[in-house]
Formats: sequence, structure tokens, C-alpha cells
Amino acid sequence: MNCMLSESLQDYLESILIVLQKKPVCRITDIQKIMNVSKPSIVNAVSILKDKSLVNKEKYGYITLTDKGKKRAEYLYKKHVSIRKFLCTLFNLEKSKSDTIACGIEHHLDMKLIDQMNIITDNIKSHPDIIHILKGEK
Amino acid sequence: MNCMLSESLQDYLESILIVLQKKPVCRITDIQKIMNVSKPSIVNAVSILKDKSLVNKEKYGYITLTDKGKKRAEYLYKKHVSIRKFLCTLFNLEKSKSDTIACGIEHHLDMKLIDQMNIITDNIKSHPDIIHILKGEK
DNA sequence: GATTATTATTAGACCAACCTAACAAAGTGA
DNA sequence: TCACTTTGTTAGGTTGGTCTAATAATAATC
Repeated sequence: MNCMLSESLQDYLESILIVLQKKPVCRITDIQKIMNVSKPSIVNAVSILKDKSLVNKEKYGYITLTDKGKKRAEYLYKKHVSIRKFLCTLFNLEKSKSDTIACGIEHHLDMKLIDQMNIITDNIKSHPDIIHILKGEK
Repeated sequence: MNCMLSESLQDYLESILIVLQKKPVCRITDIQKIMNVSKPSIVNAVSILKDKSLVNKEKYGYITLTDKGKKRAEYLYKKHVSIRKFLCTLFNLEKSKSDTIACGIEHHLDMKLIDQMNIITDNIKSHPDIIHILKGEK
């Protein structure tokens, strides 16, 4: 039962993971700090994620990820990070800029493409002169 | 007055341009053939684009682009094509696949990045062995 | 333990983007 | 010119994602 998630719900799920990478527990306010939305929106989203068995949460309680939710969130996060690195490496973007773009485009790229991206990112890093050829620099 | 357009409206505008590249006039049905939406949705979108002075249209009449609309549509289309070529070249994707992806991500990439993409695409084409290094092939 | 501050929830509304069903206009051919 | 087909429009509804304002629960402080 690999349930359908809208882009928006994917973002919420990913944000929960990001919070939990830095803190032992996640709360509505933690999510609010990294997503630009109101608390009611988050409460609503979290309750949908709960319905889909991706997060655990009691009323007024902490938010945690279920196994399923963690898997899914890590999948999304992996994509995000791969895209960000790819953009930084190939286009020389600032981290924050490539982060924003990654966030916008990650939903449209499948894992096969992400794997290809990673290979390219790695190979550019290990052959630093390639980048000059790609940019047409002498 | 460079008016704000939602992703969806951008897609409609781009589709109108695409129709007009192949036919002298554009109608609701032409748009329907290339976008997967109902006619009322198109009628509605076109009327918003008209309010924003991007298209001309009389009731039951043909749809054309205003100067402003044409500029905007060409801008969007240029991005689309650049992304598609970039994806095809770098990731060896089929045209239709990279077309779908381009459609999804074009809204998130600014022209500065598109220009960089074009340079890279061109340089890969003129140095065909680069691609093997990028892919880590011998 | 009462008061205050923080955090979470509910209720209710809005808007964009879509849809179907029904209808209306325009175009086509006997 | 009348019937039929194609095309376009209107009306009305649904859904997802957001918001504000008001309320409720929890936590912190005195």
C-alpha cells in the first residue's frame, strides 16, 4: 500500500524527517519553523499523514514517523539532497538557492534519474577539469 | 506590468503558443488536444489570460496571443525546450519522457540557469566523449 | 496552585483548479 | 433551409491547500 501523496504532503513528510534529524522529537511548531505555513495547515496535513499511517501522533502530542513514513521520507530526502548537490556542482549555485530549486523539482524526478545525477555529480568532483569543458572555458 | 501567472496558467499560455506554431489559428479544442483537461477548464483559463491582456478572444472566436502574451509564452517555451534538450543530452532520456519532466520543472528554473544549461548542452554535443567521463564509463 | 506563556486545535472561510451536465452557437451537408 | 455535428459556454459542484480568529490544552513561572 504505497499511498499517493500530493506534493504538498510530501513536503510535510520530508520536513518532519528533517526536524527529527536534529531533534529527538518533532512538534507542530518545529515544522512551522522550516515551512512557511500556518499551524492549522500543519495540523491538517499531519492528520492526513496519520490517516495514511505515515506518522504517529496523539492530540497535543509529539509527531514521529512510522516505519513506512520514515522509509518514504528518506526516499524523498535522498532525492532532495542528490538534486541539491547536483545543482551546486554543475551550476555552481549557492546551497540555499539550489535547495529551493531542489524543493520545487524533486517531485518530478524519479529515482532512476536521481541515480544518474549522483553518478554525474561524483564524476565531476573526481575530474574537476570537466567542469571547464562543460562551461566552454579555456 | 509583468503579471503573476500560476503554473497552470503558464501551461495554458505555452500550449497556445505551441498550437500557433503549427496552425494559423488556435481554438479551445486545439488546446484540449495537447492538454489533458476539460473544455470548461480551458475556457476559464483563457478568459483569465484575456483579463491579463495575454490573449485575444471573442466569444466563440479564435484565440490569439497579444504581443505581451507572445513574449511571455516564448519565454516559457524557450525554457521548456532548453530543459528538454539538456535532459535528453545529459541523461539520454527519450524525448517524450524529458518533455514531461521539463513541463514539471520549468516553472522552478530561472533564465540564468537555463542559459547555463544551454551552454552545457552545447558543449557536451561538441565534445561527445565528455559524456562517458560524466557517466564514469571507460 | 494560580497566572501567564506557549503550543495545538477547531471552526469557518477562501481560492485555484479542476470536473460533469446541460445548453447554445457555429459550421456542414443533404 | 433544416437537421446534425462540432465546438464553446454556463451553471454548479468538488477537492486540496491554504488562511484567520477564536478556543483549548499544556508547560513554565512565580
